[in-house]
Amino acid sequence: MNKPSRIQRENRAAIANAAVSEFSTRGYHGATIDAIADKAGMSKPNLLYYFPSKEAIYRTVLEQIVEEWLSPLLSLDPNGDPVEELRRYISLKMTMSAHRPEASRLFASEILAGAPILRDFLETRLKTLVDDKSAILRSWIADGKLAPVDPVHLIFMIWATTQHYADFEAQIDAVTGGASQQQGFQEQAAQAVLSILLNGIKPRPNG
Amino acid sequence: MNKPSRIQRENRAAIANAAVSEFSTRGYHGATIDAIADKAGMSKPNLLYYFPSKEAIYRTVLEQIVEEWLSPLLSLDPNGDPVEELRRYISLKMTMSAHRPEASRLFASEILAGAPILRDFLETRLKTLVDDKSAILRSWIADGKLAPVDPVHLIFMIWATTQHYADFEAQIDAVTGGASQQQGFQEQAAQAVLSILLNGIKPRPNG
DNA sequence: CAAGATTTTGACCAAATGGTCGAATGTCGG
DNA sequence: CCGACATTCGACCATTTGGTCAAAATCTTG
Repeated sequence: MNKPSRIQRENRAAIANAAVSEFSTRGYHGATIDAIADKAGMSKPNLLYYFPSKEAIYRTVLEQIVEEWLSPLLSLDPNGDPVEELRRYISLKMTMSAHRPEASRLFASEILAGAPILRDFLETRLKTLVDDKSAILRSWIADGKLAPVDPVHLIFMIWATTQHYADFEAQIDAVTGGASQQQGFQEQAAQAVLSILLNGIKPRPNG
Repeated sequence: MNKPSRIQRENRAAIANAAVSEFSTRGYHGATIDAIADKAGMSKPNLLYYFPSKEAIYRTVLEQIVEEWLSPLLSLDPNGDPVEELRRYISLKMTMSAHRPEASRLFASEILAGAPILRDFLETRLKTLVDDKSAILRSWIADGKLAPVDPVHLIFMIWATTQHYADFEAQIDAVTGGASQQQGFQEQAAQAVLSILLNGIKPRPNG
């Protein structure tokens, strides 16, 4: 496994991209190795020269996505201004949703299926991270800088609302008549989400 | 097609239930007719005596779910108190999520895949409904009874947050250490969601 | 350029799966 | 209890698909 060659890097990347696209729209079982190989511009046996099995491809791309997913929450700064920190976090997640909708949908599809592959990751690394960040939110609430609300549910709500724009794109497109493709929609969505969530958690003067 | 017999009613219902369960956890392609038949307590040829094909089963259960999904939004009353109406709507959706998580996940899985079967429904009936209800929300905003926020995005946020508890149950379970199964979790979640969303849309005195 | 290593692929296999068919079994009104 | 109709199912088929293999093509490097 020393020093992957240029060809190896390129082909693995091409396969990973194709796999995200196929898995996210057809689901694990609906995606075929043939289709992934086609989209990656190579034959099936050639693809299987780079990955030992379909499941290995799936695991690999899921792991990449999950690392990407983790980073924004990691950077929530306990010393920053609470509302500003959350604004930044929510904005970042909205951007990611808009930028890599297929990755978001692939992750969603794994969770929908009961997280057979990611369960361990969710129970360990993600749980720890959520516990940590919840503590920060709790301290902000104790300081009266946020409205009193269960921090874990706040995090869930942020995930739900931001990822919704990627995961339910088909529905959003249908209902808005395709607006989500147009310039400005993304900003408008971010604006609305930020407005409601931030207003929802700003401490209310009258208790 | 006159008067389905008792056996027909029972078997069709058993098949529909089994199908929701299988399709929601394995996805369309991952679900097999054999597994659905097993779960419904009959042989595969017998199941195919009641439905002509796998896709027909899928369409049938999707249609049932979609009808169920529509009703809460339909009942949003333009003459009610805005915040109370939204509280009722959100509560109803939270209850549905908790009560029929598999149905929610099956719907989600269809949308994730790009809504190949439901696209037409989304573009017609659902779009019309959302347009109608958006108008109501807009009038409430014009009367200063809600904070100024794009009504369509508000509706999306309500869908996102409420359905998240069904669709991402696996993740929520993992992160909370299985709390979502425990008594009271559901109420706690509803409480948090209502608090943030309602505070987020109540008109702010200072503009 | 030669030789070894790497990459690519056509042909093939076994298992899974959607669906069919005809015969057997069960149901029910008269 | 009979006959007609509804229901059930074992055996079977064709296709799809994940994966293998040996040989061919290509690349790398001394």
